[in-house]
Amino acid sequence: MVAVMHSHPQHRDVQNTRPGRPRSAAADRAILAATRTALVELGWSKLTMSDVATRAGVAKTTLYRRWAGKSELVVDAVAVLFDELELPDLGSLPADLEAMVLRLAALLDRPETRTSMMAVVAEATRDEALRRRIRSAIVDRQKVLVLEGRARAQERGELPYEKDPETAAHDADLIFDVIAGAVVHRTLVSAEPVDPAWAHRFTRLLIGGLASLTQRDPHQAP
Amino acid sequence: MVAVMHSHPQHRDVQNTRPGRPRSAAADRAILAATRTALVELGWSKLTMSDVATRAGVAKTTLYRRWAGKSELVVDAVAVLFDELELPDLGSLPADLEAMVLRLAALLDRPETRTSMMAVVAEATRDEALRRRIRSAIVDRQKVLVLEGRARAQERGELPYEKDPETAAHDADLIFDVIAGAVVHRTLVSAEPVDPAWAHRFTRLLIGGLASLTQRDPHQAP
Amino acid sequence: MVAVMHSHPQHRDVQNTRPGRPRSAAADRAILAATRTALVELGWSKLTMSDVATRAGVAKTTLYRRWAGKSELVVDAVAVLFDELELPDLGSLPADLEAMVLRLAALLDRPETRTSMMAVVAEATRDEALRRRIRSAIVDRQKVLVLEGRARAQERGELPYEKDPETAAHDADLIFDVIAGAVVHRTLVSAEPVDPAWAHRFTRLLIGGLASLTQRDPHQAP
Amino acid sequence: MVAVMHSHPQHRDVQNTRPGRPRSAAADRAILAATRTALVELGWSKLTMSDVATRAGVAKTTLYRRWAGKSELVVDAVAVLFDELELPDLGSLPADLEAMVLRLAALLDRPETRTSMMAVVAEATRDEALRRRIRSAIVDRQKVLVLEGRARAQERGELPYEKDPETAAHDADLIFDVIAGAVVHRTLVSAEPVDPAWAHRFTRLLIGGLASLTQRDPHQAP
DNA sequence: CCCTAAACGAGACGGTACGTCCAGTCTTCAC
DNA sequence: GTGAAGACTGGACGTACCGTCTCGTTTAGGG
Repeated sequence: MVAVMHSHPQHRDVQNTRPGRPRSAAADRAILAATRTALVELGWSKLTMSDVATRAGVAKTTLYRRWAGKSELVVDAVAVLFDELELPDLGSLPADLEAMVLRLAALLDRPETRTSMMAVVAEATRDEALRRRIRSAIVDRQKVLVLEGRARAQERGELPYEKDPETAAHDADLIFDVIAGAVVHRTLVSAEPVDPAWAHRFTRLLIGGLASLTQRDPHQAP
Repeated sequence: MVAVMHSHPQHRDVQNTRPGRPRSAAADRAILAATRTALVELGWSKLTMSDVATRAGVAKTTLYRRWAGKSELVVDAVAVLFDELELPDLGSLPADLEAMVLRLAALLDRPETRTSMMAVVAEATRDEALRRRIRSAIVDRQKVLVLEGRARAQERGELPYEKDPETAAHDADLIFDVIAGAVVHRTLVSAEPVDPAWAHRFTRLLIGGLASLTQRDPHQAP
Repeated sequence: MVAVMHSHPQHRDVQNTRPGRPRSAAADRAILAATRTALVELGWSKLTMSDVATRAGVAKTTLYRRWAGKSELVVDAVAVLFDELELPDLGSLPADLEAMVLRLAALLDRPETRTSMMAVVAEATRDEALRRRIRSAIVDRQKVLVLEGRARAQERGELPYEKDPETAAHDADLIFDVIAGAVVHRTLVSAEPVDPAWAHRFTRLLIGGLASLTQRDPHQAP
Repeated sequence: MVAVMHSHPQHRDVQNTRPGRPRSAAADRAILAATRTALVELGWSKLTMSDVATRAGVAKTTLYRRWAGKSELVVDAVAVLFDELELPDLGSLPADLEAMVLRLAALLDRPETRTSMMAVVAEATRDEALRRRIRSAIVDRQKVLVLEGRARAQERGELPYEKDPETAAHDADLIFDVIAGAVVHRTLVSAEPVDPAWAHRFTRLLIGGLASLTQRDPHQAP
């Protein structure tokens, strides 16, 4: 993950020829790790910049030199967790989907993820820049998995190739929102576990719906 | 909406004979209204108790006498908005579902709702009491709509009567998480509009999936 | 001591025929006692009306019905302590004076007195009504002792009779300020004990000065 | 005036090499000046830390970083006023003493002094640290004047040299309490003016007493 | 091998909100 | 109409962080 950092010269020379003391990469790592630890212990609302600085053995100024505020810092700290999400290949679409759902649920069950996800999203409702940051750091990372999964299922012949590229894109978005939404809502709002039984029923529902989506719309004229 | 308030005797005598000056009901109304206004203007994180008190024309102490903190206050203030959610009756399950999805999306599109929902849920990840409050004030209120919708569809013959009551309950939960999750995710995370076209595709997906759910599970033995 | 109380009808009928429930004299006593106890425990600045009310088993309203505020209450509560000050009769002016000094010092050494005296006086620097209350309740009570002491010494022939009544009054004031001032300053400002040795030296100083006061002023003509 | 400040390292290195931003000396001056102004306008009990901060154009935190509370702040603010007390030299002990009394009275008559002195002393009855602060900042400053005055009178031959150094110290304390006590009591408790006539009578009393103090104690054996 | 310029730690700065406490008033019921 | 109880407005309290600032001190190239 390479987040674009606050007040960083956007594009450095290929050879970093900026004068002066370079920024400490160790500090970056220490700060992000400290942020995750603090998130688990304190939760979003009680996490403070000062506290993170202390934990990371770093001055507050160093934080502010790199991130504009708490939200930005937390997004970067959490984003790396989503790197581990990978599409499993178990040979069939339902099996892959079910495994994917369980992996996503496991990720959302980790304290640092569950605590920060909703809070960051909430902050983003009033902050377009933050929304973009979340999208590039987290959401898009998940969305490609949907596209990969569909491509693989089409190769296997489990799904037809959609002719209209626009419809294809819309459907991918729809399916992404359904999967991620259902798992997030189950985990964080309903606060009930995504166990294999639930994942199985959900997969059946989704596979069945997917099939009917590819048929001609019965509500619309022939 | 009847919120359980901070430090209130849970059930008073039928004749309220507590000594001392009774609490002002007008203050309650003013505070909740002020909270909603402030939410719209400032968003969750910049909303302060002091500001709410000032807007409501009430002393800060009066707020703290009734709510333990910002989260509790906001849950109560927002909960009332969910009262307006009602199940439409358009004659068919797909039509009803589509309308319902649009209504829910419209509600989540209102600034006070979108701003506060996620934030409150985020707070709740670390607070069991708050989680209960949200569940009773908001989540359960929506869940009954799913049950009503299913019952009506069964009366119409659009859905079969499930024999096993446990499976019935689980499926209702599943469907609730899928609907609410998809709409919430689309609205707040993907940050794209739930327009009639999206609602229509989503409804087709869900109705199709619903049908396959009621069939015998092809993955399990005959 | 019967202080004139806040909002009391100044003069009641000989037969108390006021309508309604009469005030509880027990409450008065309890309040003043509670005030003294609280003063010892908490000191002036941390003593609160609410706390006194609780200790006295009385509602806050009852306090405010009788005293206008903290200062007034404390003056009344402390004034009674000064009732015990009496002029000793040991047969000679120096002996009486020395004993008097030690008694006054002992009174000022009691926690409730030392804590409240200065505080009340401090409040009074900005409040004429309070100043009158202190004067009548405390200061004048001490000043008569000076007058009594002089009269007795004159009867004994230890002091001459001053011809000019105005000079007599001024000198009594002067001597009062010197005695009370020295003891108060030693006790509360210098914060050192008024022990018999100090009292003895002070008495010698004062008696000697008194003698020179009654002589003709060497600074003034013939 | 050198006040010992809250949480200050008592003695820094000769070269101030403490890390971090140094404290603003200008802030100190502004705060103490604002405190004196506020004292005059509002009096001790209505003076608030917030108000002082606002007047000084300084944040409340800056006050609390330097002084532990209202009492400490006021002591330092007032202490500087006592710097102006100087021993006059008019050629004779009675003249010097009379002038000194009038100067002290004039100082105690200034609103900021009269309002705060007693209140601070009252607070100090329950606070040893505050008592020490008052002593070093105010009381000792006055006591040296007594010692200076005595030394000068001895040089002039107006007073004998005391043989026993302990007796000398005790007598200085006694005289200090008598002078300061009488003036303070007259000014603040009796609330009557220290005019030249009073100062003259008081001086006569004290000079006379002083003379008798240096004689052999008639009460004690030869 | 120093020079230069930025990054660093430390911590004070002006602010804002916190949640608590108390003042003094008002409202209700019981006696 | 007094008394107890307790909710009310209002405002200061002292604390905690915020994000900025001003220091003196590293620390790495580049000359």
